[in-house]
Amino acid sequence: MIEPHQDKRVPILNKRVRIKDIAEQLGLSSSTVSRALNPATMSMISTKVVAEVKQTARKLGYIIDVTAAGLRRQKTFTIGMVVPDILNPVFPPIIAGVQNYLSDRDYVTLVAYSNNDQHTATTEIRNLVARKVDGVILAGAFLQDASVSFCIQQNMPLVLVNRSIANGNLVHQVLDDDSHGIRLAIEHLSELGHRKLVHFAGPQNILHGVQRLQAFTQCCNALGLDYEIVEVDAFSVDAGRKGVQQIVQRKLRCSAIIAGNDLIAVGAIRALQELGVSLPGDLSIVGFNGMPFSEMFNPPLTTVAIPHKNLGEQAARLLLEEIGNPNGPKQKVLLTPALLVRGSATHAPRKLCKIGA
Amino acid sequence: MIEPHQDKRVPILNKRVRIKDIAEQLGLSSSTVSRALNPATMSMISTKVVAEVKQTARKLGYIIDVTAAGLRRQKTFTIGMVVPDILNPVFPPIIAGVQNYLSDRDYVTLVAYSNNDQHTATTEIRNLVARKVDGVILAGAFLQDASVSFCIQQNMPLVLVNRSIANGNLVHQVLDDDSHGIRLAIEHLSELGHRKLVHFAGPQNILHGVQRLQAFTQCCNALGLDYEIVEVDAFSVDAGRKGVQQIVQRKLRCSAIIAGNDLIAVGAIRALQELGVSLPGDLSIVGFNGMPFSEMFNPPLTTVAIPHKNLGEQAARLLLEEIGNPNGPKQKVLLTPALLVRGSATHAPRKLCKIGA
DNA sequence: GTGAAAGCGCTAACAT
DNA sequence: ATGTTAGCGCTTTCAC
Repeated sequence: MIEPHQDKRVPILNKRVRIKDIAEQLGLSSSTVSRALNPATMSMISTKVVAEVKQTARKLGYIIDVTAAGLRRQKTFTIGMVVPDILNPVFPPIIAGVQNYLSDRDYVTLVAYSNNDQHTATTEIRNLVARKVDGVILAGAFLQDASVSFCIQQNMPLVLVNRSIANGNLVHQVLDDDSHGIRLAIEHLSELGHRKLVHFAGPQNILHGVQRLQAFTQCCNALGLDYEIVEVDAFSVDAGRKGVQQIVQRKLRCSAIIAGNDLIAVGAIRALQELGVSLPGDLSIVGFNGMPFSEMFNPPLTTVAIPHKNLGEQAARLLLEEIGNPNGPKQKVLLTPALLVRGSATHAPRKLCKIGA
Repeated sequence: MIEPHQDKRVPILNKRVRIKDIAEQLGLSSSTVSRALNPATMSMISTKVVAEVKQTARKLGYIIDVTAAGLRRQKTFTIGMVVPDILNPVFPPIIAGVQNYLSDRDYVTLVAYSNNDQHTATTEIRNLVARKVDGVILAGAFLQDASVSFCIQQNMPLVLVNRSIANGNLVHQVLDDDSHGIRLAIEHLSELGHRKLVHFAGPQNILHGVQRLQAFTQCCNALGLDYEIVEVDAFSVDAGRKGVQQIVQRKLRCSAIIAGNDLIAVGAIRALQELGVSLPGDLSIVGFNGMPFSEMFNPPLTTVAIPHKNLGEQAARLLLEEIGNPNGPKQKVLLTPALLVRGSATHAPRKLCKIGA
């Protein structure tokens, strides 16, 4: 038999099933169906009807339109998260922590990337507001941060995670204890006999930068250690390379470097090895963050590990608290880092290493 | 002067500004304001009014409610992306590519994580459908994949990236050329004098697993190389360790291993080094993916790099095409990998390495 | 326990 | 070029 109308293929009119469709099929009103489908209101409806509605909903393949519900309820069960850079390995675990926590509670997370730029961050937050997110988690605040002010001004529930602003009292904060982390690193180096340390200090417009630097100087002073500061312009591999250039140019001598973070450490390690410095024989180096696979490095990176996933979970928890009770006190959660003793820091050599030509 | 009413702080009633507010302030209708604000329709409105509207909108701090607009237009300018695991380093660059491409075109990306589980993936896709996303990008399809069928049945524009299903003709696909990648690896090893290779083959319910395995056997046969297959149960570090256990148990001999991916390679390297095998002196190893920082490893990982970010960009491009023209032909984009020659593969040793006790 | 009706904020026919 | 009106799909008074 010849197929008739072969080219008149009707496109499947996939109009989505709505509450109204279920109601009509069952001879009920939309309200009843809505109530039957919503766990919070289904107790108002007879169990028999609830069962019927659920069954028909399943049969018809009903999927709620959350945007419509959100429009009516003025709550979307969506939260927004702004992250400076997804390629920086510290952020994926933070995101994972947030999402884990929230998805268990039927929230969805909208993640936006700010490319380490405040202006972009504000734009992204506007995008999130436009999508009526119920709250925002910001993972990359600067000490002075317009996007934070914007959230506050918008009355948008906000939690700062990982980094905070200069005066964080007005917002929830979930941070690692940078001072403690730096102290662990310095004490470790001190025990290994190091007496002259260099800190590759990250950008001073970011809390990590100032906190780690401040802890470094304080702790060195407290232990009577000699030190120098090398300021670098980013928490990046490239910045680490540039830090080594500075060491060379300034003819700095030391037996150990504490990098502002692991990425800086990576850049420093590469640059140093290219200069023929033997690590850790000539020079010890300690990173910060405990980035994944850094135990595979050559040498395996000794670094201060931050519980990033937990950071994310705590941030999500605080945000839901804030959404539930916007006038509660703002909290500051401090998570404790731990030193991962591996191979990149060892006993101080007899003589301070001379770096470069 | 004493502050009056200090504790009677009135909470800022932050009712959001709507189009109606702008309209009333200007004595216009909502439609006019809506049209003036929308680039696609502002040509219908006098430039003078457009300017006034824009200025007032800015003054009042108007931010569009995209959910309301979406409800009306049946288009949300949101796309959904499902990723198996954010902690696997291949996915962040894919996500970055997607987001880069889409955010330039005023789309927002909702990323969900499936935890490498099909059932979770389908649940997450339902969540995305409930949020009325305009399309879906799936980065972790299985050969047989219920979530893909679900999308097709829902008439949801869909692009598969990174992994595909067994019969991918019905959907857009953006993949790397695994055969080519494997061939590069094997030719490299062959040139280094290796004659007996082992492949740590990833799960055979995932396209990468079968494609890489198939290419491996074909290519070894074509070059007259001896080989063995070690099947591992995941693309993970732990699976790599287990692969080495298999080698030991099965008393396999070889001079080089091609790992199903870099994570497997990492696990293998660790296990081998713990067994006292010298890499690459006793045994060469090649990874797959070109994961970040693998050049820092000890030894630096020789691996087949995939342009993951580009993968993401292409997927996003295809998805927007599909959304614009749902009845166009389904495309398959194949991106070419490149061998990163580093230190983990070197000349074959005289004698095949005996691994383990 | 259930239904009718209104409305969330927006856009798009259909006027004029 | 601008206004009027209806309606996207849902929830929620308010009725009964």
